[in-house]
Amino acid sequence: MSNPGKDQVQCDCNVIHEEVVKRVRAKMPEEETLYDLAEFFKVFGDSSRIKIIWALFEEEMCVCDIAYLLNMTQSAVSHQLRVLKQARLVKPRREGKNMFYSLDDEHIAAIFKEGLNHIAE
Amino acid sequence: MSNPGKDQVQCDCNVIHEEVVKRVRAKMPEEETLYDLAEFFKVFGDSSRIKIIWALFEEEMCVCDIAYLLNMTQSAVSHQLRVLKQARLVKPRREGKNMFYSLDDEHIAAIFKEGLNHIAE
DNA sequence: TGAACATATGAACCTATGCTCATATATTAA
DNA sequence: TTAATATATGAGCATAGGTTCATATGTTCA
Repeated sequence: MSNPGKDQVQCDCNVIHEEVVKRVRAKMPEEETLYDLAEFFKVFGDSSRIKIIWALFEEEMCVCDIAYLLNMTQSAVSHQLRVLKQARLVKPRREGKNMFYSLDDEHIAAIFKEGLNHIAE
Repeated sequence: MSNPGKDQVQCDCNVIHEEVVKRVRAKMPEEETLYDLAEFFKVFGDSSRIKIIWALFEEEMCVCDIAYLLNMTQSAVSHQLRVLKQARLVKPRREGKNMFYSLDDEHIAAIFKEGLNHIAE
């Protein structure tokens, strides 16, 4: 019978509860899923992006409006919108020289609500 | 009548839709709330912490078990547990020489579920 | 076309952060 | 008390990430 953790080399302490580890290991999702989940939440982990998302909760806005509202440079807003766009959280719509951004995800409201519940405690 | 945005100095472009900005500004939460929300999500924005939280979904574990399960050093796990503890997401329980950690928040499951819904799309 | 304006983007800078390493603290057992 | 073990923590390092700056792209209008 092989040691189920024989490929673990970094752990520098003794295993106390082998059975617990085995049970939990069996329930862990794939590495990639956990990585993607972290990447997704990382997008919400910056107050500039949180502000942009919150603003777009109310209504569609162009880049310039967002920059003015949040007291940010046009460039900073544009860079952050790119991050949000790549995470498929906002979508752009061109109207002449303006790009209007709006939310592109129905999960955000629920996630924010749970987050607010936590920090309100 | 004063310009409602006269204190905005960083914006380097012209305001296109003054009314939109005014409406959205009226609906924005306090600066501190948005900052706290970002800080909260930042905790989820790292795959090591995501893994620890997911493991604790299954059952309470001691530091050594977690390190072994996730192939991390005891020190790295301990540092991350401190972050999670400060965010009031996990709570410790001492039993002899071991510290057992368990989840301390009922919102996490709901937040993870929404996050998984998003990345599954 | 060319000028004016809105937005996008690459490079550089600076700060934040996750890890390692060494060591401190805490508990148990001899 | 001393040794052994489990966990916590401060310092330092390396990388990631957010902003600025300069400039490119794209659109409208004369």
